Amino acid sequence: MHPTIALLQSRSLSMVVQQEIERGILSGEYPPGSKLIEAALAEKMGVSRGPIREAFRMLDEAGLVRTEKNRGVSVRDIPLDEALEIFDLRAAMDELVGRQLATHLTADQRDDMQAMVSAMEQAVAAQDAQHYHLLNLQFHDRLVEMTGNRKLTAIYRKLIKELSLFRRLNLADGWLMPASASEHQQIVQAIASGNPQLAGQAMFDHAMESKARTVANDLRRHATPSIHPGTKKVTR
Amino acid sequence: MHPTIALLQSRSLSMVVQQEIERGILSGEYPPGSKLIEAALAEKMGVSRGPIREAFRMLDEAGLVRTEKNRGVSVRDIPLDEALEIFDLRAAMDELVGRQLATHLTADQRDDMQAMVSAMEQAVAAQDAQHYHLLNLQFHDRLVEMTGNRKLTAIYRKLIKELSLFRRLNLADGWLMPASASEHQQIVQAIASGNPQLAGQAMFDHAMESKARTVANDLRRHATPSIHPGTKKVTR
DNA sequence: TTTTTGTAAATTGTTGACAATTTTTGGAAA
DNA sequence: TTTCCAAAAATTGTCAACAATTTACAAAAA
Repeated sequence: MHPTIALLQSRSLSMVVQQEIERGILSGEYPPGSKLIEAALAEKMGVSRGPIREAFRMLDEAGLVRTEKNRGVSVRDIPLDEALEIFDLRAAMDELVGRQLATHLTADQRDDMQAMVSAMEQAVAAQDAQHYHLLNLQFHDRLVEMTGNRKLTAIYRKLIKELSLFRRLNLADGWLMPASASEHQQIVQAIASGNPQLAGQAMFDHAMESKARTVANDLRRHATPSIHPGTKKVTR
Repeated sequence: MHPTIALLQSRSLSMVVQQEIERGILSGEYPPGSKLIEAALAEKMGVSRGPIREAFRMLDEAGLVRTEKNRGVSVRDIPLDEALEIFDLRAAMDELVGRQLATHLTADQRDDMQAMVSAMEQAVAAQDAQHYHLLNLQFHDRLVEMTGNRKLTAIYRKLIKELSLFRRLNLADGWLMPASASEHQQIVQAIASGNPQLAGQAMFDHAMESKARTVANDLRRHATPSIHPGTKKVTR
């Protein structure tokens, strides 16, 4: 039996199961397209199928899995065109974030932002793309959170999770680190300047640059589909 | 094949139940704050509690109900501050809609928009606030749909549903009809002009005007909580 | 009266069983 | 060999029973 389940009875089983499956999806343990089998998950987690099915309904509504009647549930694979749609939407939300922060930023928040940008510049200097990726996610998440708009924050996080299912995103985007980093510095300055229009524009442009980089990445990958050095098989 | 049969072969019970409960919530049959009891709904719909619970998880994730462990599910009551957050978010999304339509609008779409605005002006002339409200919802929904961005459309619709649970919204906003209608005409012209900046601004401003009207409405209502002339009791 | 406490009723949480459907398997026929 | 088809296995859909928890209510204590 999974340890967290026996231990935490404060949350209902379906919620614990939902978090656990979501963790597995986002970590890549259940890659996009893979099928999730109720009985297998139920046994693995030491619960009956009821809570598993309830968790499936939550994950479906959140856009992380896809349900076909009588054919089960599988991890969603985000197609390129949908990823691009999400990028456009995220850009509009980021623009709102920039505008609001420019008008309401506190000194503490300003220092937080600057510290995160510095950490990212260190990661660039160290050529640590993996760490940079994490810091980048954290940077944007914190900025959204700083607006205090909980609905905006919740939807933004949902979009980020869905985007992470766009598999072609994660790989080999090392050389765009410096460009992204300098854009972050620009963002902080624009926000700190207190000019909503400028800050919004900086956030919007950064998001659209990210979109453009993703398209370029995808086109290049599609051109040479044979090379996948670090891919590990999930057969078990 | 009978349509109902075909439906039950494509949609499982939990999805049918989810739609039915959602309809009940949005129609006001289950008002905000009211408790939803599994056994009662199960008997009413002639199914067991399993599908009901699965539908609850979907509705919870969609933000229409709230679940408390061991205490059941109740229709969510959106507080004013959250409604304002949603308005801000919707304004950013509407701005994106305006920009995209300004650059990609077809002649057919332009005619559709103009026809909807004309219908709304007729409703204003006829003092039919109820019909105007429906046309207004349809107008904005169609505009979002016209962008072709499915993710944007899906999230926009979710926000609209949540906003409809902000009960103080629906009542007695008759006198803002003319202002709202003229703004719609402005929006169509801005989009048809092909200027993304202008169209985005028109959409954004309209959304923020709507937010401001809602705040004013709420303050006035809160100041005189006793007067509710046209309100029909939901007690049954 | 007000508060507290204990018991019954109502409600939710979880499970296992059974039915319905899909997928796989192992030949039989071309 | 390849294709087709029926039986078996696997998987999902639904239900009813039971356990755990909360709520309602009435009697006892302050």
